[in-house]
This record gives sequence, C-alpha cells and structure tokens, in this order.
Amino acid sequence: MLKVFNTMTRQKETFEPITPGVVNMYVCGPTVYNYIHIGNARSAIAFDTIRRYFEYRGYQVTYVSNFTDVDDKMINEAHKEGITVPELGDKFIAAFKEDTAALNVEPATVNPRATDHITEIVAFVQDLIDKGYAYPVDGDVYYRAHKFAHYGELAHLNLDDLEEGASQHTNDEETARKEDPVDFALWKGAKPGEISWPSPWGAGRPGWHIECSVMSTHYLGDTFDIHGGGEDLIFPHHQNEIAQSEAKTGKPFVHYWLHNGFVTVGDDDEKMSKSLGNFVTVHDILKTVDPQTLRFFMATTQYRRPIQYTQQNLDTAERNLERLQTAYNNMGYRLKDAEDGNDPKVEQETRQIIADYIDAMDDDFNVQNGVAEVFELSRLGNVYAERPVVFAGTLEFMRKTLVDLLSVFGVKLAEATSLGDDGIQALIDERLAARKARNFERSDEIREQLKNQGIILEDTPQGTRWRKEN
RNA sequence: GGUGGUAUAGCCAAGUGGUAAGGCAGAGGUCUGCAAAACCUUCAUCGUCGGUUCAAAUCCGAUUACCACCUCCA
Repeated sequence: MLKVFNTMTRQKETFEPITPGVVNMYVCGPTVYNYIHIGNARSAIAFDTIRRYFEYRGYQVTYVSNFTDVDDKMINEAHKEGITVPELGDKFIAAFKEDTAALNVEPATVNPRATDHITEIVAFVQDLIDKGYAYPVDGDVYYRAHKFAHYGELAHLNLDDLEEGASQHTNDEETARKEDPVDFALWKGAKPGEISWPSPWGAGRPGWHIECSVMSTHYLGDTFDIHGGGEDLIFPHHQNEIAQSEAKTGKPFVHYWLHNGFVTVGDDDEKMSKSLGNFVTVHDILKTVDPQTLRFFMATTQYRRPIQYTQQNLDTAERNLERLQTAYNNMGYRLKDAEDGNDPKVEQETRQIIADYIDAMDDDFNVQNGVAEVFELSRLGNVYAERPVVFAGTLEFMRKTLVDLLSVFGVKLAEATSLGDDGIQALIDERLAARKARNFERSDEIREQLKNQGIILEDTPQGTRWRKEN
C-alpha cells in the first residue's frame, strides 16, 4: 500500500488514484531566465524519481511540468541580453532539456509554456471575473482572496496574519489598486515596451499563479492526483492555484500535494536560490561532476529532506555508486563460467530484498531504506559471485534486479568492458606466464604499465580480469 | 511576531514504546606472491532538562540551536 505525505493534511495518506492504475501529476517547473540551479535539479530529480517509482509499481503516469516563460524576471533578463522574451525562453528551455537529460530525468509527457496558453488564461480569468472572484482595475485583474473560503489552508496560514504581513508590503502602486492587500494579480497590464497580449482588460500578460491553474487543468482535468513543487511554492503559489482553480471549477483541484525540500549550500546550511545569488547552476556543475553521481546523490535523499550540497557528500555518493557498479560487474564476470540453471535459495533471498525495497519505497518514497536494500542485494550478489559454482539464471536475475531497483533512482549501470581488447589481453597473458615462472618483478611491471593507462588488473580464481579505473 | 520543519557515531542517514538499518571514513581479519575487488568482525544510548511507563531515540512538558515559509524563488 503506497503512502504519500500530503502537505494539505500534513499526514501520510494511502495513495488512491482517481483512475485505477493511472497517475496524473503536475510539477511546477522553472522560470526560464537562466540555467537551472541545483535546487531546480533537485525538484526535477525528486519528482522524476517519484514518477519512476509509480511506473515501477505498474502505474501509467501522465507527467506535466510547465515552463514559466513570461514574468518580470524574464522581461528584465531579456532586456539585459538584448533579445526578446520568447528568444530568452527558447534558449533556457533548450538548456533545461539538456541539463535534465544529462541527469537522466525522463522527459515530461507535456512541457507546456505559459505563453502558448494565453487564450486559455484570458478565458480562465474572465470566468473568475464573471463568478465574482476577480476584478479588473486599470488594466490589471486581481483575485479576491477573502472570497475564497479556505484561503491559507495549504500553508496553515490564516487571513488575518496574512493581512498583517501583506500590509507591510504596501510600497508599490500595485497594492494601491487592490481592494485588499492579500489579493493577488491574475493579469498584469503591460508597461510601455513590455511584451504583451491583447485581452478584454487591455494589453498585458498573465500573473504568475494563473498559468499553472490553467495548464494543469487543461492537460489533466479539473481534478487530478498529484501536484508537486518545491516547498517554497506552498505559499503563495500553490495556495493561489487552489483558490483560482476551485473557484472556477467548483471541484477539488488536487488530491495530494507533494513538496520537495531545499538544497543548501555552504557551512551555514543556507537555502540556495536564484534570488539569494548563492546558486550553483547544473550547467557549471556538470563540467566537473559526473551527472550520474549527482543524480544518485539527489535521488537517494528522500524528497522532503533537505540536501546539503557539499563536496564530501558528493564524494560519498560517488563511492556508493561505484560499489553498486562493482557488484554488478562482479556478477557479470561470472557469466562466462556459470552453469545453466538456478539457485532457488539465493533467488528467494533476492525476492525478499525486492519485497523489502517495495515496502520501504511505498512509505512516502523512503529512498534511504530503499537504497539500503539495494546495498543488501549487492552484498548478496558479491558473495554469490565468489562461489566456486554459480548458475547463470541466478546471476542474471540478480543483475536484472539491481538494474531495475537502481533505475527507479535514475541510475544506469554500465556493462563492464569485454575482455577482448587485443593489446591488453596480450599483456595479461604475458603477465600470467611471468607469474607462473614466479617472475613477479615482470608481472608487477605489467600491472603498473596498465595502471598508467587507467587499467586495473584483478586476479581471481577464475583468472585475471581487468577494468577501467574510475 | 505567526506557521511549519529539523536535531541520532568523524560524515551522510534509517528507526515513532521493548535494549540503535544502511553507506562513507577508521580499526582488525580472510583471500592474494604482492595487489585490486569482495567478504567477515569492530566502531553511537539518540541536542538539553524533567515527566509518563515494567520499558522511550520513539509519548508528554519545558528548553536550546539551526532551517524554511509568512514577499519573487525548486
């Protein structure tokens, strides 16, 4: 029984999809005015891992994740770079796809762009005006937060406190136009020179929250299973999405709200974000860090926990991954001399590991416990691979299990390079002859020579094998 | 100020009433001509104080520290 932690109720709840066997999820994507930072990557990886687990469990997943490609930051950055807002969007959407592909994030079923849905957004806003939830003022349109009965519920904030907070931010002329400080913009009138689209309220552009209400319901229906995003989006973004969507449809918007924790950088564990200026882009990191290591590191931290992005943690992840890759290789080496058949006892132990893995992951994607089972499998596999007699069926079963369990984390194991390379094999043979003649000086010389080429030799009861140094 | 969250070994991190999973690092050992890889053994009483209980990391109260949200932000 799969349980997820629902931000709305602050509890783990049994996951019951609206349509059996199907999961419809929407995850808030980045504003595409820069390369994504590791915080964006964390979110993408966290929800990709969740998606992959649903798929592993046999669900058919529709995964929608948007690009916010018009807002103040987009306009400012485009101006700075001397290009248009759509050009800026194109540039960083392409970069997003490149970076997330490197991190083995499955492409979303749909990646809608806000600017491709202006017609629907205008209609949505008009509907809210017609229903009395919104009002136009001087080219802007605002949402009446007080009109929505449960405003603040998602973040457990009450309107009075919000009122107090909002009233401290009354410095701009926008606030002066609102009926109430907590009201928020659905549509913003364009200033001269800004990108804009025609609307019943004049030329302008959508507010930030409306695009997600429009696009999520457009692609997934009025009510869908899961809505995700970073925990900083709980308020106001997701709260406002609820207010907009439920006011329009009169139906529950989302069944389960999932939010990922932050990435912190440096010794003070400070949140990393674009606005704080302490961000590290994936684009830069991948110049020095193996994408698979970064992926494994992030995917094996439970999505709600904070991640401390430090070199030491990255190094540990790299070692962990090597350990799993080695176990896979160790089993693979034995396929050559394995006998046909199976070892029922070992396979039963493997099935038990799978069952324990599922138990762990079913508990709100407890990847820490899940990966512990993967380590258990690698230990079992290493032990088995050292037996004098092994069965091919069992080796294959354990190897496939290892691949399957790790693929949920978005990790791909590599096949060990075959033993065939001519030059290397000749040297291995020469070394074998030297060892037989107890000429260890020569044999060590050969090993040293190969080591300088990045080749590690390993002597085993089944013969000498080699691998590339990591 | 309001609302959440977190505090477990050198590091990362499971564990929500019965005497602390897993990984990294460290120590010892097996295997090896030496290695490598692997395997085995070993390494904590759970921020602080108090309470409940036969029994608490796990429940209750207090307290301290850190983080986040309340304003654009994954």
